Amino acid sequence: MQQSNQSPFDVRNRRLMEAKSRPEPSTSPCAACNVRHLTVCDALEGAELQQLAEIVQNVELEPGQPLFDEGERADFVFNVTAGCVKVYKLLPDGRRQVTGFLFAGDFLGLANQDFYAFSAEAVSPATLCRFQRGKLEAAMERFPQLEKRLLGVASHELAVAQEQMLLLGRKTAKERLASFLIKLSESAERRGQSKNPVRLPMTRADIGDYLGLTTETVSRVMTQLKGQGTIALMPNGQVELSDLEKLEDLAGGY
Amino acid sequence: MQQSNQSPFDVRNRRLMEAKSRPEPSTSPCAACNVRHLTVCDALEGAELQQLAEIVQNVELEPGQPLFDEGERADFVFNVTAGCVKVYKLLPDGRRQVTGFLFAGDFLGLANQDFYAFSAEAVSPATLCRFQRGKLEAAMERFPQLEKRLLGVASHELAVAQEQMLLLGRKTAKERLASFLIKLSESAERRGQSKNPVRLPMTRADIGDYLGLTTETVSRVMTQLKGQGTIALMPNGQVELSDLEKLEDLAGGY
DNA sequence: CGTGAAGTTGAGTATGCTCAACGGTGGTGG
DNA sequence: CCACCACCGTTGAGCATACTCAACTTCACG
Repeated sequence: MQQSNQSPFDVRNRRLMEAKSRPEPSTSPCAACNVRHLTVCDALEGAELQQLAEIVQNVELEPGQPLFDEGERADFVFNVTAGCVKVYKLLPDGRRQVTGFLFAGDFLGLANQDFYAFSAEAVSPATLCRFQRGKLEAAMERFPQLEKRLLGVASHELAVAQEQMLLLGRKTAKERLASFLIKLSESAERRGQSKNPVRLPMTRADIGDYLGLTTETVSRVMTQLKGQGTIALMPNGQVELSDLEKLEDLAGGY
Repeated sequence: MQQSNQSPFDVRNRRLMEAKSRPEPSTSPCAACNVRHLTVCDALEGAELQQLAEIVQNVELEPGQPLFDEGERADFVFNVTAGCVKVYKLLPDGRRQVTGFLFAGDFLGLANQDFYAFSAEAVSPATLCRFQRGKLEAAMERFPQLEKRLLGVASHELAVAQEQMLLLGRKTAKERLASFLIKLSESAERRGQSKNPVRLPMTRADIGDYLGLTTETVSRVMTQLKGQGTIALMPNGQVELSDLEKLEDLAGGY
């Protein structure tokens, strides 16, 4: 049985209290939002954005601070506006599966049921927009294009999830790492950040829990990739993808 | 590297041509549909169902017959009305990950992009309702509750996918099998079929490709579970869950 | 029956895990 | 200001789980 990359005395014990939150000022901040083009909010414009701004609250998280836990009432949905958030599920004995890393523009909290099906926690300092579920649903009634956009987001997430299943079920450790680095690089590029070198804001343990590996294996494979000149490890968790073609070969077609 | 449970000369070579399809008679067959309560179509009623019936076509598949392949233009979406369909992704070297088994009532074909992100193929004789994507989207304009229902389906699928990631990334072979049998049993019950014994319409190879294991491992673990009296193998691919509590323990909390 | 696919079992092995030690780094408090 | 400590990352040795390859049995179907 593989352990989870989780220390017994976990950051979750450091939950500081409620996440800080404050109402937005009344001039439409959504209209001024500099990551809107990445988000579901981009479905709206002008006066609609004004209305959206009225139901949004801002949330700031420190690294390791939980946003919500699996099983809690799903009262809110979120949009990441900066930083990195991980979502994960736990087994009773502590084994962990990170099901995604979310960055600026990513939507978070879709839940069919009344309860979150997963936990969410900041990886790096992060800011999010928070919507009361009921209010967002009301907004979706008024603005059908918002609902349509959300369906698009959900469909996309589904395709991503299927690819991750392929990775977890059928790829080797090296293939998993290669796929991960490439995806992360592409994702950074979409957000207008450095594609190469790419920054890894999460720990080896987080990466392991995302890829279905242990920290040790992640570390070893990194060393291996470094040794063959495919990547180079740089300060601040940056990774240079020195031989992207090689890396794409290793990733096994994805 | 783990192989895929795929024989070189594959059933896909047996694609018979186009799947049989014929228009529905004009009396609303959707109103008479006996699995409607399981489907997205349940969002509609009366005259709306009549309109739906006008854009639906019936598809019948033999075991092993493909419905569509990854990368094809995603012109249709489907609803399974009977039988079992598997959806899967392939790596270039043939390794396969089955991302889901679909049964009566299950919706199929959500695709954000213009192309299917996965392949779909009948496991047992199956019938499906087929909708031209464009026509269904038009119907969603007219009937917003249909779109809402679809968003609900997508959210649910997402939660299921995350649980499967947990299984693939962090569970042992025995836990995977136990989880699988329980889920399948619950799914059968929802459709009003026998919950125990539960029928496995798919091969060991399919199960392996779904659980990220080889056929041999699936077989061995089955034997093991049988040996400890947790399950019993019966004719026709039926499995009796003799000790459900034990099985749930093994499944590791899910 | 005969045939081919599916399923089971066995022997040996490899990949990635476990347990352990150690080096680096950043933050904290004496 | 420096010492300490916790956390993170890396590396090593040994091991276990699940894989590979192979043979054989069972089953469904013609």
